[in-house]
This record gives sequence, C-alpha cells and structure tokens, in this order.
Amino acid sequence: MKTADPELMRAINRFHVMDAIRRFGPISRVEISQLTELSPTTVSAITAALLDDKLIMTMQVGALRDSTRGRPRVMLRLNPDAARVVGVKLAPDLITVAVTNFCADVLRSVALPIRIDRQTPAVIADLVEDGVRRCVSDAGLEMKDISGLCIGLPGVVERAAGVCRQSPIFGDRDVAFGPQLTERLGVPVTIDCDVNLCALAEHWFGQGRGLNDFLVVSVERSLGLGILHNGELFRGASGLSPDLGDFMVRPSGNEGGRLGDLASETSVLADLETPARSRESDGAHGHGRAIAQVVQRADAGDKRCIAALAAAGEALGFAIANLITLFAPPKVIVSGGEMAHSEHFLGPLRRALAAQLPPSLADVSEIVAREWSDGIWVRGAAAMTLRDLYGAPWNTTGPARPSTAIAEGEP
Amino acid sequence: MKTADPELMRAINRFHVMDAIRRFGPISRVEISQLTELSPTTVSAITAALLDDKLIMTMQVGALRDSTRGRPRVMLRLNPDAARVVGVKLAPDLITVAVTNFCADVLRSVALPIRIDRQTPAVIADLVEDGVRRCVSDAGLEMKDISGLCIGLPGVVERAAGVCRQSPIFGDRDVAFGPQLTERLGVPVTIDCDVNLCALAEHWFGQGRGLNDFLVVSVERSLGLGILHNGELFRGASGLSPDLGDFMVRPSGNEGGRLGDLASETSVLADLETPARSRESDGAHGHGRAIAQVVQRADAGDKRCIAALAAAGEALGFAIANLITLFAPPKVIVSGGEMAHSEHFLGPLRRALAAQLPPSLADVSEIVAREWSDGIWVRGAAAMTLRDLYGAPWNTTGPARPSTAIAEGEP
DNA sequence: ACACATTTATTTGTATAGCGAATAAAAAAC
DNA sequence: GTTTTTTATTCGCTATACAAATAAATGTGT
Repeated sequence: MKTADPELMRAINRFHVMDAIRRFGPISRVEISQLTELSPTTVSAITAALLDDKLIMTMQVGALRDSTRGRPRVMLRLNPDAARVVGVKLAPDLITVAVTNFCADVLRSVALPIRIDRQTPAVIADLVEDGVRRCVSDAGLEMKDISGLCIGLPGVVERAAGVCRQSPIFGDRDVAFGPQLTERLGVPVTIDCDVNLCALAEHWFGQGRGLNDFLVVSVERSLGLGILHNGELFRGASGLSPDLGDFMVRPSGNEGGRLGDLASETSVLADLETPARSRESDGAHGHGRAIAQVVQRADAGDKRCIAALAAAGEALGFAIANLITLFAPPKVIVSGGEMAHSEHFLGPLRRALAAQLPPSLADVSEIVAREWSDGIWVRGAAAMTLRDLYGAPWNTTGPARPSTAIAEGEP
Repeated sequence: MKTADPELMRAINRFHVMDAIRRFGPISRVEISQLTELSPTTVSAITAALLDDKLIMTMQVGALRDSTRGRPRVMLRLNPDAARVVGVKLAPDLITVAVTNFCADVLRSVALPIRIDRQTPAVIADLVEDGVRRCVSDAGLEMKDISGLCIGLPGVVERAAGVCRQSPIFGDRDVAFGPQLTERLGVPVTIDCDVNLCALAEHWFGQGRGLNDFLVVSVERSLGLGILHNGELFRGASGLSPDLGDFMVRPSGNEGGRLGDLASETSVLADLETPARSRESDGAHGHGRAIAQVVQRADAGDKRCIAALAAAGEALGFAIANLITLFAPPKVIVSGGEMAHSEHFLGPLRRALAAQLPPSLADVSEIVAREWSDGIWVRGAAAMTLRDLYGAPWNTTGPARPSTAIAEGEP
C-alpha cells in the first residue's frame, strides 16, 4: 500500500467519480454525490477538473425532465473522443484487433484468420503490428492518436513486465512481447492473459456488472481462468495469471490429469481422433469447424461425441467445484465457443459440479454460459487500457505495485 | 474502496508507522521516515500522536551508539501495556487461551484438554467463557482490561458476521459464535478460521516475515488453508474462508475424493482403523497419541502405516500443486502436528507435488514444514485483534468492507 | 574549554484536499 | 412577477502532508 498524500486522495476520489460516470451513463452531479458518498462540493470540483481535461462532457438535458421542478440536472458523460485505444486478442488461429474510443465503443475492428501458433515471436509481432496499423488507419486515425494498446493472449502472462511466460501461441518461454510491440508501435503496449480481459469486459459490460466477485472460465482451444475478487482482477503472486490448463483433476500417474488435456476443445478433438481434415493443414478455421461438427454429431446422437463432450464437461465441473470451494463466488461465467454452450458439455459439467461441491456451498454460485463473442475480448483489452487512463489508483490491475521499502523484509 | 478523505489519509499513514515500529522493533523516527517514505515532518507528527495515545513509547538510547556523532536517535517501540488482548484456539479436543500484551507477547496461557466437538454451541461458549475468564484472572487482569478477543476455529467462518458457517467443532451450521461471546464477555469478540490466524502469525512472527505472498496449509484433524496475498489475508467472496477439507482430489464417484477424507490426521487413523483405544472414549489426547503411534510405527517400518501416511501426503501434494498453479506463492508452509513433519508424509507430498506441477511453476514455491507450536495459533489470534487496534485502515482482514453505494450495481 | 560539524527532531509556513453552510442559478408552481 | 424547489458553486473552515528553517543534542577539533 502506498503512503497516502493529498495527491493519492484526489486520485482515489477522481477515479470514483470517473467510475460512476462510466458505469451509470449520463449522470448528474447530485447522483454522483449520492453514489460515491462524496460531498457535492467535492464532486463539483472533481467534475470541473475532468471537464477541464476534456475527459468528460456535459449533455444538455434531454427527455428526462419528469416535470420535477428546480434547477435541472446537468448530465455528465464520458467524452468519447478523449482518447482512442486499441485492443488485440491473439488466438492460435485468429488475430482480432479493435480500435475503440474512450467509452470502449468499438470504432473499427479487423479479424485476421491466421494460424500463428508456433510462429516465432518476431513474426507474430510483425503480424500484430500490421493488423494494428491497418485497423487504426481504417478507423481514419493515425498511430499518434492512440493512447494505449493491450494485447490479450492465452497462457501465463506477467503483465507488470510485459512478458509472456508461457503460451500455446509461442513456442518459446518468457517472450517479452509487451516491450517489443511498444517499440514497434511507439505506443504503450501492455499484455495480459486473455481471460483477464474477458473478466474485465464482463465486469464492465457483461454478466459481471454490479458483481464484485465472479470467475470467468474460458473454454477455447486452451482453458483460462479469470478471477474478479472484491471488484478487482485477482492475480497470483508477482502478478502471474493462473493457467487453468495446468490445473490437475486427477493424479498424473494414470494417463495425465491436466485439465487442459481433458476439457479443452483441443483435447476433445484429440480424444475423438477427428478423422480426415487433419488440423495442421486445414488452416485457420479447421479447428472451429471440427468442434462445431462434434457438437452437431452429439446433438444427432453420436455416442462417441456425447461421451467426449461429457468427459470434458465433467473434468471442468470438477475443477470449478474446487475453485468454488476456494473463492465462493456468486457467479461463474463459462465463456467459449459452441462446445461451451452445448448441453452435452454443460449438463455433465453441472452434474459433476453438484456432485463435488460440499453441501454448504451448493447454492452459492450460479453457473452461466456466456455467449461467445469475439468483440468482448477486444473490448476488454480496450477497457484494460482505459482503466489506466481513467486514473485508477489501484495497482492491482496495473503493473504490480512497486513494493514499498517497508515491505522488503528486515532492514 | 472507500472514498478518501483526510481522515483516511492519516489512518493509512499512521498504520504504516505503527507497522514499521511493530516490525522493526525499537526504531528511530528517521528510519521510519526512510522505510515508509513519509517525510520526517509527518513521521514526527504521527509518532507524537501515538506517544500521546500511549500506544508507543520512547526507549532511552541503549548500547547502539556506534560512535556516530550528531543528535542521538530516540528509539521508539510499541508500548506493551497499551492494551491486552485474548486469543483463543478451538480444536476438537483442546481449547487454548492466551492473554497477550500489545506486542503480542503471551502473558499467560491455559490449555484445556477437553473434547468439545459435538457439544452444543452453548456448552462450548460456556467452556470458552470460563477459560478466558480464568486465563485473564491468572494474568492478574480483569475483563475490563481486555480490549478484544479473537477465536480461531477450523472450518468455514464468515468473520465479518461472526458466524461459523460450518466446522468440525459444531454440529450445527451457521453458529453466531462471535456475537454470543461478545455478549457473554462484554468484550468485542471476533472469530476467524484458525488457519488464517496461523497465516497472520507466520506473517508477523514466523516463516512469512517479509513475504507478501504465501500459503499456509494446516494438517490437523481437519485441513485448513490460509492465503496471504499482497501482504493481506485473502478471503473468498463475502469474506468466507475456504475449507481445504472440501477440496476434491479425485472425482467423488470412486469412494470419496474429499481431501479432508484422504489427507487429514483423522482420515489416516480411519484408514488404519486404529484398534483398541477407540477414539470416542479416550478423551482428549487419544487422537494425538494415536497419530504419534502411527508415525512411530511408520518409522519402525510398518508397511501399513507408511502407506497410509504416503497416501495422505500424496493427496495433499496433489491439492497443493493446484493451489500453486492458482496462486504461484513463493512459499507454502505446511503446519501441523507430528504427522505433518514425518518424512513418510512430507516425502510423498513433495513427490506428488513435483509430479503434478507444470514445469513453468516447478521452482517458484518453496515448501516448508512448520514446527507445530500451540502458541502460534493464539498469538495469531491476538495479532488479529491487535491489527485492528493498530488502526489498520484496510478492511481486508477486518470485517468485510461495507460495499460503497457505488458498488451496488445499477442505480 | 569552546567553537564547529553533524545528525536528529521539531517548528513554521505553504499548498491541497474534503466538507458544511451560505449563495447563486435555473426552472416549475403559484 | 413572486415563491418554491432543486441543483450547482462559492466561501470559509479544518485536516493533512511536506519543504525549509530552526532547534536540539552529541561528537570533533583546535
């Protein structure tokens, strides 16, 4: 915890005000005052400063004069043009880029269906750079208009250092992808675990609005876990994001208990030894098609497909039970592609969950399947950057807090 | 996050100063200033207030004048007599009570070897009340001298509400033990999961000094998990403490995969179907003796005992691997009785851990076995209370933060 | 012995924060 | 047009942190 001074005080309260404006849309000063429990005076002062900085703008009172008398409220909202940021999501066979404004509205996005896993980091950086430049240019902007950029990718990411410790995308370990792109693009680039972005997006725009605690489990080719705790993204020690794929669901002796080898899309396909269209050669969308096929065949009654999906669901349900035991979140969001929505997957997941959970926790968590949407990732990536621009004084989500001298141990 | 005002500012900085004094013993104002990065002016002001409140005291410069010239430093230390608090630890067959001073030094302690599990909460409250009153009186104090009391017990505890959701101690669910004792003793009583107290104690006095992240796994009759994250105790949503016993290590279909049924002392005994001295009738120390016997026989080469301990160690190692995957803590402290120190238990634990951990996390965590000491629990309980008296402005450890209006969702 | 250097602690003065009370602004109600 | 009501701002107050100047307390050197 940083030492407190007037500056921090202002930063905290300013963030509260910004957050209230962001969340509750056009909002008047009185309402902000009520929501934040700051005095009207303070709200007035802070909003004046924000208006001065052009971070927010006034909205002339529109329809909502409910024939109340008194001086009408002046509604405040974020100034969409205060900044533009870029969000990037890397998947093994798809690069998604989006440019958003200060409200996290997507101005322009491009999806590049390119198979990038096992390319060298330099090549991937090239592709990302190209994609970003193109998307920015398509949006009618130049790079100098961009205030920041965040890249989400699966795996274990150390956000503070901008280093990807390990990822299905990169063959190498410890790729300093953030600094690399920062240099290439001349814009501050952060990287983060993709599912963290998803969690932030859910918190800002999706199923997690108004919730201070929830889990996001992403089921794609690999598995991810994002934890929102006490209104903040939770990161492990030294800011590492956990990799749900490395979670073990049974002792490894008996033919591998890695969850990633049991419950991911990849593992389901491997389990079925999907014939024909070998996944290496089939380019970008082969994987997605293969999964869709599996789900279809399961719907049609194919026993093997049903069993494969059920096995995956059960394994994930087992893992989620343990996560609920640890975190007791009121909500668990299962986010993913077609597989994640199939009842052949979700049903066994729920059943396994119910079987494993201790009775005391049986009802604390609601499991919801989140409709897949490409947009949410990049919006989350944008939000991650915006959060910093909004002036968040909590370092929880930003780079790991520089541990104060007092925290260093014996003097 | 609370809104910031000058009061909070002062509270934060005062806590930093208190914490520096607590941790770095007799310490001068200049050193505090360096450690906390507060200005000398501020440190002077805060320490003056603390001295005024008699929370700290000056120490006449002792031996450590290293022939440096200049005005000698005035050393500051906690005033041991600033307050007394009581820590209580409940185990199924043992109640431990300790009275400590403001430095968390134990003034007096009593251990009551009473089998309390399955007694009614009222009876247990009676016993605790008696024990506390006796211990306080033995210390030459009266209840009015006591500033606070914290009770640690195994199970799932909701500290904020003072409610024990579930515990091997109580047959009932949702026992409001905190308020009950508060009324009986006329002193603020908090309750907490015992292993959280242990974690705090390790952080203040033990293996966790200077570490901002570590796990404590307690192996007793039941299993506990305490998480220190970013220098603060981690609690699940709504302040619930997790119960490691409910962690599953294999799908429950095949004869129960609850970790508590596989790796606790109780389960080892059950596994061996310890003959003779039936555990029900043998009063308080039967359990401990039985465990000691198992360890002894394992040391002597008894195959069944070795296997039982190994199975328990493996199960726990499996669970710890998953915890490391999630939290990546630099240290994991395994705390417990004789069983937890036996190499017949720890060896398999380490091996299972090594087998399950992903390579990228193979070396991040050091596993240490913590010598059992009754004292540490009650000292932790005392520390938990002292933390509040020191004025910790973070509600993470205290009662759950009253979620500000802004966090409540849509307006 | 006594001036001087040196380190530590306090005092003084300044800037900034938040907040309550009074005030101004703006619109409906009378 | 005046009053009422609600919203926003201004003014005056207090609390905080901090930098600079000052005081305190000790060792060093002549």
